[in-house]
This record gives sequence, structure tokens and C-alpha cells, in this order.
Amino acid sequence: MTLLQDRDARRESLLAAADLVVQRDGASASMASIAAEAGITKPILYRHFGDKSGLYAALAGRHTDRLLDALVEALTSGGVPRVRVLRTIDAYLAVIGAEPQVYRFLVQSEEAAHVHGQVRGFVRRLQELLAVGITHELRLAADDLRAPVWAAAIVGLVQAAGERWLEEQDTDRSVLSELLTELIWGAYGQLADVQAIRR
Amino acid sequence: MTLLQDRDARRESLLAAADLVVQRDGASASMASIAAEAGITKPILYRHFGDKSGLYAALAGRHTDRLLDALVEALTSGGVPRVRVLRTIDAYLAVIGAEPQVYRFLVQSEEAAHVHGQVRGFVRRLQELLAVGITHELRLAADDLRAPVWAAAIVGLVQAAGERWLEEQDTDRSVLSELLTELIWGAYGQLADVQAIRR
DNA sequence: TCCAGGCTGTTACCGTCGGTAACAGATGTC
DNA sequence: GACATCTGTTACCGACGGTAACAGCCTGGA
Repeated sequence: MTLLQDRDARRESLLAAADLVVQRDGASASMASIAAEAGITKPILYRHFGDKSGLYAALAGRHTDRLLDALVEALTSGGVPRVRVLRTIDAYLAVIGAEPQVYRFLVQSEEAAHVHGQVRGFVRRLQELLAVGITHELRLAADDLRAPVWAAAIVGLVQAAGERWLEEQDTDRSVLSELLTELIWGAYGQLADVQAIRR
Repeated sequence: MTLLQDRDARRESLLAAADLVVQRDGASASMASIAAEAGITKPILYRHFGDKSGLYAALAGRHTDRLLDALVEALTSGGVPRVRVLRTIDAYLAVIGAEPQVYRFLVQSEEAAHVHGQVRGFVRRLQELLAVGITHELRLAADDLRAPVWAAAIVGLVQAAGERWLEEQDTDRSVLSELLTELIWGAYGQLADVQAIRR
């Protein structure tokens, strides 16, 4: 029992160290430097996480869970649909604005997670969540392809606009949130008119 | 004179070899293997392109130019705006569908190009082109931030939907083009109602 | 004719990285 | 006390990006 506890606690401390190094060194963080930061040596890291993509997947998992929880809460808490969308977008922008390195790491480690299989990346999970929500909200058939397509599209839209905003920093977050909500809302209305796509 | 010609011809043949290897090995293409494919050794590659990001930038440049030309042509040739948008999206999907590896390479080599500075990535250039077009088409003021935000958003939208389509392959290209056009069109109408954002 | 200088090409190397084998010490168990 | 197991280390491997240093070849001028 205590073995497992020790193991988990250790794993957590390793992840914390890895987090620190990744935020400091970005994508060039090496396994050796992470091990050094944690006060141990490489083989221990490899015993815990298998390989680098395993570590990255574990690292991304925590942040992904946190971020997705925040977004789901913003999206499902009370209010008119439009307000919920606005709140969700604003929450997303708030997070990536507060911790850009973490955001970059998450999006960039998509491929590492993809190699690792199992743990799907943050963008994928967000798309799936949204697709389910859209299917539900619009009472679409489960095999209507509009939901996943639309979900992928909207995630890409917000992500690209957010990325641009991170680099340019040329307007207030609230203004951008409003603008994006407005755009999505317009497209949203259009969606009902398009014929169903069945797979 | 012939020296420069030789140099350029050689450069072209090196790029062709690099192209081949990148399409074969993907992101794991090494400088040594590219050199081997070209029938020479590494230092020659480095004399021509400086470093790996230089080679990648040169390699991306050709494809980027080709793809952007195709898109600009689809977008600016005659017809009602909606048709032009449809044609452009369809052209984009056609290209990424025909050469997925090339597309992945372009999007992924964004960072390499970013490090290299100078040569902006394909997504960036597309966003800028589109922003100019939008500003022109809607007669927006040059400092209206809606144009670049909108441009980034739409590029992200189409890109994300396209990427999903590449992986799932669950519908016809023409159907997806229509759906995306419809969505963008709905948002497009909304755009006029939103207040101008000045920087 | 010879020789200096530049170009083209090579080999052989460096440092770093991801990943692993093999060994050393502690700890608990029969 | 012998044995197995877990934790930790050092020391290595192969591959990579990148470079120094050297070898041959062509060209032009005395």
C-alpha cells in the first residue's frame, strides 16, 4: 500500500519538476535536465514514464483535465446559450492568456500524445466534448456528421483567433470574446438550415 | 554567370531530393539521409542552406507559394462572393487531400520558419492575404481589428475542419466544402453588425 | 611551365539527445 | 544468514545536427 502511495507521490513530484523545466525551457527541455531538476537521474524518469512521450502525455494530462473542467463548467452552468458560449470562450482566452507556455505545450504535445496513442490530445478531447454538446443541444441524430465537423471548426476558430491574440495582444480579452461569440452565433443560426449529413 | 546557374540548379536538385525524403520519412527526415538521397554529403547541404531550419524554410517556401497562388486565384477569379469562397475552400481541401504529407509538413514547419524569422509560415501568409481581402471587400478602415481577427478565425476554422476530414475521411470533399461555406457565410453576415474595433 | 588561390567535395570529429544495460546498495522475508 | 526485490547510480549506445580540416581540381597570371 505505502509502496503505491510512495510511487504516486514520487510521480507527482517528478511531474512537478518536469512542469517547471518545460515552462522554463519550452520545447527544448531534455530528459536529463528534468531529472536534474527533480534531483535524480534519467533511468528513474524512464522507469516511471516509459519514454519521453509518456512523460509528456502525463504532463499534458493534468493541464488538459484542469482546462477542460473549467471549459465544461463555463459551458454547462446556467444562462442563455449565447451567454454560456461567451463565458466559455472568455474562460479559454483567460487561461491561455495567463499561461501561454502551458498552452503552447499542450497544443504542441498533440503529436507526442498521438504517438503514444491512448491519451488523446487536448484539442481532440475538446472537439469531442463539443460535438456531443452540439448533438444534444440541437437534437441532431447521433450519426449526423454536422456535429463533429462543426465542433472541429469552432475549436479551430477560437484556437486560431486566440493564438493570434497571444502574439499581437492588440485588444482586450473581453472585446475579442464578444467578437468571436458574435461570429460563432451567426454561423450557429446558419447551421439549422443546412441539410443533415449522415455517415 | 554559369556559376550562379550551376548553384541554383544544384540548389533545386537538393530541394527535390529533400522533398522526396520528407514525403517518405515525414518529420524524422534527417540531414544525412537527405544528403544521401541527393548523392552527396552533409556539409554541402549546410553550405547551401545554413542549417536545418534554413533547408526547411526553403522547402516550405516552394509549396507555400504554389498553394497560396492556387488559393488566391480561386478567391479572386470571377463570380459571386459566396461562390468564390466555396471554390477557395474546395481548392484548399483538394490540395491537402491530394498531398497530406506536404500539408502536414507545411503546418508543422511553422515553428522552424518562425525560428528562422524572415520566411513567415504558410498559415501566417494566408491570414494576412485574407485580412487584406476582407478589409477591401467590406470597405473596413485599415486599422479595424475585425479584419485580421476574422481572417485568423476563418483560416483556423477551415484548417481544423480539414485536418479532421483528413483523419476521418467520413464524407465527400464537396459536401464538406459546402458545409464550411455555409457556416462561414452565416458568420460573415453577422460581421457587419459588430461594432468596429480600432487598435 | 609552374604555382597560388579559390571552389567542391570528402572524412572525421564534437556535443547533445533519447534510451538502456549493468551494476551497487538498501530492505524485507523465509 | 541467504535470497530476492526495489531503488538508485554510472557508463554506455546509436543517431542526430553541425563543423573543422583536409584533399583534389580548375583557373589565371608570371
